[in-house]
Amino acid sequence: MSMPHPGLTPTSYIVLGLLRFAGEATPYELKATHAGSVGFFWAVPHSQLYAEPDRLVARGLATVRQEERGRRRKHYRITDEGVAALDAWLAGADLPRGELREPALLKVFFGADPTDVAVRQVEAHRERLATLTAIRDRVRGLPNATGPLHTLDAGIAMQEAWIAFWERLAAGSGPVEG
Amino acid sequence: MSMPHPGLTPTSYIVLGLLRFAGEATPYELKATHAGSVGFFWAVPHSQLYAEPDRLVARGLATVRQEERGRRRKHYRITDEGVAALDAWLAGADLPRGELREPALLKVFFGADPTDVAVRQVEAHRERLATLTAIRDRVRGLPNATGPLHTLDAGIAMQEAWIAFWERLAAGSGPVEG
DNA sequence: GGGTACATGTAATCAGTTACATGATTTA
DNA sequence: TAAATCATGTAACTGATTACATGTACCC
Repeated sequence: MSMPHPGLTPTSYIVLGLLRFAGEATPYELKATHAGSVGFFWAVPHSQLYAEPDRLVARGLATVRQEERGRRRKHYRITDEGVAALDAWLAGADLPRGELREPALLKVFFGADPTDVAVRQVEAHRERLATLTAIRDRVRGLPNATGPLHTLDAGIAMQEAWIAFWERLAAGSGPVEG
Repeated sequence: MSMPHPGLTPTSYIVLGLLRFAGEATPYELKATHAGSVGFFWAVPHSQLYAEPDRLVARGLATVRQEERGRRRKHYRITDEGVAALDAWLAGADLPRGELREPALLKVFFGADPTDVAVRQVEAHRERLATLTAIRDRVRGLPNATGPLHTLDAGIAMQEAWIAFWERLAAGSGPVEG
């Protein structure tokens, strides 16, 4: 009857999720995995990938095993409690509102030259789109990757929406209307 | 020859921008203004709207005037230095990558039932869309609101893109494409 | 064998979050 | 006049950001 685990942040669930996927991982491996997957839409600084696993251990949601000699790296592993916490979160009803956090928009809001910003945004989003598309083509076909695939689709859809938006803005035309 | 001001966060610029717009404002007024404008795409907790102005004062980018009696409220005003910092940022070339920060996506990524999530996201985004559309219709016509208007258009475009995405996902069909 | 890049962390600072607390107004 | 809500802040805690620091492997 897994109790809810208060105080777990998105970062916590990201690490739990990566640990479950990896079986066992060092922070550096988490960093690499994250960078090639979730990192595309949810940044986590690498220092957090060292700090968070220890927090999880303190809560009993993971365990550590430290190498005795050499680099004395720490290998983390998710516990059954950890899996339960992750599953409870996944199945849970709460879905906090997402946020945009787009600095370019902030600038436009406060009066930056829209055309100038827009032109550069179009280019940036085009690059992004190319990257994501390439990745999707590689991921497609892999089994058990439907979650990540959906996410990639979302990312691609968003890039396309942004490109359309900034292009309209760069062209100086108003909204299409309604 | 305004030097760059290191250590200013997006929150700093939001407060500077709101102060310039308002002429003079108490944190509570900042809170209200923020909630009805930038707040739609960039959240700032109210405690930061009390803390940040003092940081700006410490840097010489704003001034305070505290009431002598009664509530002893603090009224803030942007300084010329503050205006310069804001303008430098607005004109500056750096545009950090935006982020999605969408908890729903995170859940789907890590294996939550996509249909379940999608159905609820569609509803949430529809509400959001209605809100933004209503606001845009009010803002349209106001003079000197082109920055905010563009922002609203962006928000609306994003909501529509999300709705389309989640609807496809809820319908269980793959991406359109090939 | 010296440099460069990758790997692996720790420490200090600071912003952000949450919670609490009280004063003023409105309304029932 | 009691209750509820709005206004106005402060305090404590903790996560996130930045910077630093060192170890190991590779390559020229």
